[in-house]
Amino acid sequence: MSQTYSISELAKALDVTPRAIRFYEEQGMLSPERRGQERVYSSRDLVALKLILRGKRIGFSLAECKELIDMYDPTGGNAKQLNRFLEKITERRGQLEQQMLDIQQMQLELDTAEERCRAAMERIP
Amino acid sequence: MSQTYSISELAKALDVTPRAIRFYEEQGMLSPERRGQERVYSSRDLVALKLILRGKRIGFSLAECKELIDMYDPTGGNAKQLNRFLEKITERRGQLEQQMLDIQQMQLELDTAEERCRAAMERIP
DNA sequence: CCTTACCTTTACGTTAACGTAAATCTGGCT
DNA sequence: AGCCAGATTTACGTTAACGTAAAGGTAAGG
Repeated sequence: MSQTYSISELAKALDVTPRAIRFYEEQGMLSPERRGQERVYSSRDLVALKLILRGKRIGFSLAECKELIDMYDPTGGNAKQLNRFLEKITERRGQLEQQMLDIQQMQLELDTAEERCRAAMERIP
Repeated sequence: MSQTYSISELAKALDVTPRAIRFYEEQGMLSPERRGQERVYSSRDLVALKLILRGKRIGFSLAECKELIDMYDPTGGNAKQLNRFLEKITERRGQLEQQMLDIQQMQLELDTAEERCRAAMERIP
């Protein structure tokens, strides 16, 4: 049988609060098992949570993260929904491309910022 | 003399609302001239605003964007502040690197999502 | 002079994404 | 049995980033 986690284990492992994890579940992004009252998380949940955090790091809203999670298992979607998925995928690809460009531009700006900073230090010493 | 813009011109050009632009000023990220009562934006403001929007697209908070803007002209900082700037620059570089990795990972996930989606469509036809 | 089209300030409202606190319930240890 | 650590639900609080609405100033056109 595969790995399972308590909420605090999962929280510690990925450095989030239990509250946040419960909140993500409330938003329909996680659906852990229950052993009595307690939540039991599988490696599938772990993956989903990682995806959420990764999304957040690049500025995705939770709603956007949820979209991605929902697309993770498209079995049980009709043709129309599947096409909708493909559209969304294409759209997201475009956004990611733009973000790449933005990051590269930011890196260039950091370069010039650093240069100016060092130049300013020359004039003080 | 160089280009200037009214608030609505600037807003239209960069596709933001005047309200947002005023808000950014309130937060100390823009400081347009005034012609009487009216705000007059220079190309410098245009650049700053572009930086803000670029930052937002990759998930920066306005406070983070402000940091970048403040570092844009380090003349008039003492040695301590300048060192602080250099630290922040290094830190941001790290974040940008991480974001790059996150984006690449997302792209891979979109790839598999698309595949599964197409596979699911095969089974429906 | 009146309207129209912008501009302004001020102030309150809204949404997302949790934080925080209180009350309760459990399993295991001593 | 009693206690503690960690789990749960419920509910209210908080912050960021604006949106929205009201009330008013101003310059150009008819």
